Amino acid sequence: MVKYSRQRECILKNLQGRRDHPTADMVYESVRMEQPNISLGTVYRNLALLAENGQILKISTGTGPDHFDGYTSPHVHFVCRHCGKVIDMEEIPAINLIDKTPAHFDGVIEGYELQIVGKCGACLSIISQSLITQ
Amino acid sequence: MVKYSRQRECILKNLQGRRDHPTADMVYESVRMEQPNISLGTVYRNLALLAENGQILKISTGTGPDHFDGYTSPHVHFVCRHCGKVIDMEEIPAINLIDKTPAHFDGVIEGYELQIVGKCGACLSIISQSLITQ
DNA sequence: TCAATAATAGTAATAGTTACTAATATCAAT
DNA sequence: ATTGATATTAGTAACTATTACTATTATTGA
Repeated sequence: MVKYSRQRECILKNLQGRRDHPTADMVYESVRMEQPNISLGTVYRNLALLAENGQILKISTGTGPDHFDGYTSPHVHFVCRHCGKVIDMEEIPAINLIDKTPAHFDGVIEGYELQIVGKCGACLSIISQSLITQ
Repeated sequence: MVKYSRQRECILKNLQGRRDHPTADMVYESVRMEQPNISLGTVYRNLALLAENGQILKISTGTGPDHFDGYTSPHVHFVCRHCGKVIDMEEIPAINLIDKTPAHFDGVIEGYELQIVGKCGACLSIISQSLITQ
């Protein structure tokens, strides 16, 4: 049985009120403005709970910490392989895989995750800088 | 300048000779049969290098450690959200996003990663077990 | 064969996340 | 409103996966 908590509501509102893709630590720093005594463990626990409920998205980039997204409508993310930054790519339509799922599969398919990967503008200029100074 | 190493070759051969998706630790245990003195750090370093070269694939699941794949032809992975296991889904065709990339984007797009997510058969039976005993 | 330097084994350190515990907050039933 | 059951919290410790460090060894081009 899930009980209300002021902290959880604050975390959800925070994510719903922004369109970037903060890490747990960034959410923690931001929520601390309103809830100065909140602990990082509480942030992690509630982010996991909210993501399980489908109220937020958890984005694992493979580069650094996980990111979170309060905007849950289907959309595609770009992930920078160099710094792990996440950027919305609304130009790319979300695809439909439901009718393509194999008939015989030992398990249940709950959805899919599509990430466009590459290097963001900031990292590109850092990399070109370091090539010059070599 | 990249120099040859016995250890790197052994790691690459190991991955190319199997069709599962081992973690760094699993590769380490396996490669140790042939190279008993190889260190885990060497395995991590070479897996990263081989993945950068495109000779193997690195699969970040968001559940537990990264997995690696020596089979680099385009194919889709199923990832169990519960245990992190990776399973090939060859029935699902790889999609083409090249012609859908936005014209104005600050960065470079190098590719995409598509994962089907859900729960594998083993985890389903574990979960149903724990519901019974509650 | 030699010199330059890349790679290694072994170990220490780090980052990100989860687990633990006593205290506090929520909430349904009185 | 009070109570009791239990979910949640803050604070901290512990853990897992990965990376960094360093002296030694291996590779490679001259």
